[in-house]
Amino acid sequence: MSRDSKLSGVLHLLLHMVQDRAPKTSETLAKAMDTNPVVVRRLMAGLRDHNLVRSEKGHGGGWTLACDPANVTLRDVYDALGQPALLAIANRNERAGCMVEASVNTALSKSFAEAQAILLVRFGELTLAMLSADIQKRLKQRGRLTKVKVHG
Amino acid sequence: MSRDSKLSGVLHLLLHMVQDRAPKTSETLAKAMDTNPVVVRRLMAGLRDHNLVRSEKGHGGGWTLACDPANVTLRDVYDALGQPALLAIANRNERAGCMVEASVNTALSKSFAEAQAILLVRFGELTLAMLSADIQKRLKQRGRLTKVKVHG
DNA sequence: TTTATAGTAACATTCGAAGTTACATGAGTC
DNA sequence: GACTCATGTAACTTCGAATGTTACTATAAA
Repeated sequence: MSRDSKLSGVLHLLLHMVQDRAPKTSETLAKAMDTNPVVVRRLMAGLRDHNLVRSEKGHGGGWTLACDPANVTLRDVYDALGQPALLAIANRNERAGCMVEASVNTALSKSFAEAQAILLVRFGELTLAMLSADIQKRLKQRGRLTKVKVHG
Repeated sequence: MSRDSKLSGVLHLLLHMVQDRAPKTSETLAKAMDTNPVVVRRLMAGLRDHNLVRSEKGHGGGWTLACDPANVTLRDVYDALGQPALLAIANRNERAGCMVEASVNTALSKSFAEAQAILLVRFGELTLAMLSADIQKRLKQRGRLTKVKVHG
């Protein structure tokens, strides 16, 4: 469990919720993600604070979407998760006064910043609605393939 | 110690070696990097296998540059380190047949690939000689500032 | 009152990067 | 040849982050 997969995981949950708007319990969502209900609640907590989802306690409660999928980008979701680190590599701590380290770190930092910026831009271009449409397309595609298989 | 700083660390070492071509022991290099000689040997092992540096055992031995700094890019160094992961975030493992997960992962993977590609391109544009020149500039700059300070 | 749900703190697990120890190997020096 | 200085490397330790788990509280509906 090294790489952070919170974004991937929480998008999975959100899109299941877009596909079916009935309230979902943490238990149900956990099963879809093959994990623990507490993990789900932790992931969703940030989204709730950013008004992307709502939660209801008690009987018949659960999680519901609180946003328009067409207006929410992956960038919004990423922000709601608390902007976890994007890059796995980083500079060593500078030793004060070492020009070599300063030079190396400056050069690397520029590349790092550029890569991060690209990621954030791409995230900002993708909405939940776009992904949802893609899912629909895939489902239709699979249906067609299944028929072909059955008929062939 | 979470983020990988091997590249930053090993560049630090290489550039010290560019600045002063006499053989350096792991002990000496470790001090420059504020770490342990064994860590240095581990970092340098990959570079040696890629013919970027040479090592000599025994009395008077140590590490020497085995390449032309003008012809070696950060990309070469990165490759010699074994191409450690660049991104800190990743997809969750796909559950076979879940179109939602498939769609999310595809979308994210495209952005991930683009960010990684940018990093590698930037690495490929920077040579050790360029960084070395930058260090020289910084050293001169510092000298000038020191003088001003002394005289002012 | 019981049951179903989220909220959350505390703890456990797992993994990878980095640091450390211990010892083997090889190359000069005396 | 014995000694010393170096790298080579396996094995272990330490540390932090992501994730998973347990246990409990609070709340809402039946």
